Amino acid sequence: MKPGFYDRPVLEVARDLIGCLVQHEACAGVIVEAEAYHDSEPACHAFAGLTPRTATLFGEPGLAYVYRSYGVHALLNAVTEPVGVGAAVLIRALEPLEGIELMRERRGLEPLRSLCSGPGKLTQALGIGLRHNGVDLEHGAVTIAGRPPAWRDVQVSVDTRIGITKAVELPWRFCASGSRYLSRPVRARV
DNA sequence: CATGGGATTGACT
DNA sequence: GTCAATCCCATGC
Repeated sequence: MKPGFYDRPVLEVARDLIGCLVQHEACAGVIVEAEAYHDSEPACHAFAGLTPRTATLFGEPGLAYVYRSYGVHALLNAVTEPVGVGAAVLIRALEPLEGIELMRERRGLEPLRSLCSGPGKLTQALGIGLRHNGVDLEHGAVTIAGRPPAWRDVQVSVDTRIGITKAVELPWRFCASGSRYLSRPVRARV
């Protein structure tokens, strides 16, 4: 990504990440769904302030924040905004691109559409875990690269976030319009 | 030190 | 549609 890409308002970064490429070892996929979280609103882990758990969230933009959800799933986020601001983009769904056979082995012979159609599914499919918390998304084991040519002009739909109990009304979910690889369909469109 | 909740998924009715 | 699994860590006693 270009220098300073993550050092911007989290809503801009979340929208711009749609169509970008997530890679880990031999597996890669295109981001088709992402959500923004910011320490100014209570759905964000950083809302409670700086703790050992959320330290990465307040750290350098461009780091990966990986945390365990419901005691079971690892969720991948990209840290944004300057150091001291707790904000990140949750990667919620990918369109599988490379290493699909390996993804199927890890997830157990899934149809292509459901291989990475959820934040916990895609980390399992790509082999991403808590050990990746804090890695550099530019040069680390897990990387995010710019949009492939076919995704240069992707249309982005906006919706409310999923699976949260606070600040549910904020339209901070971004999806590639018409994608068949989303975790859930888009309700509203902008 | 004990407790409870969560940015989910998959299996079941 | 409902519901359990399962663990990190924030919070409170």
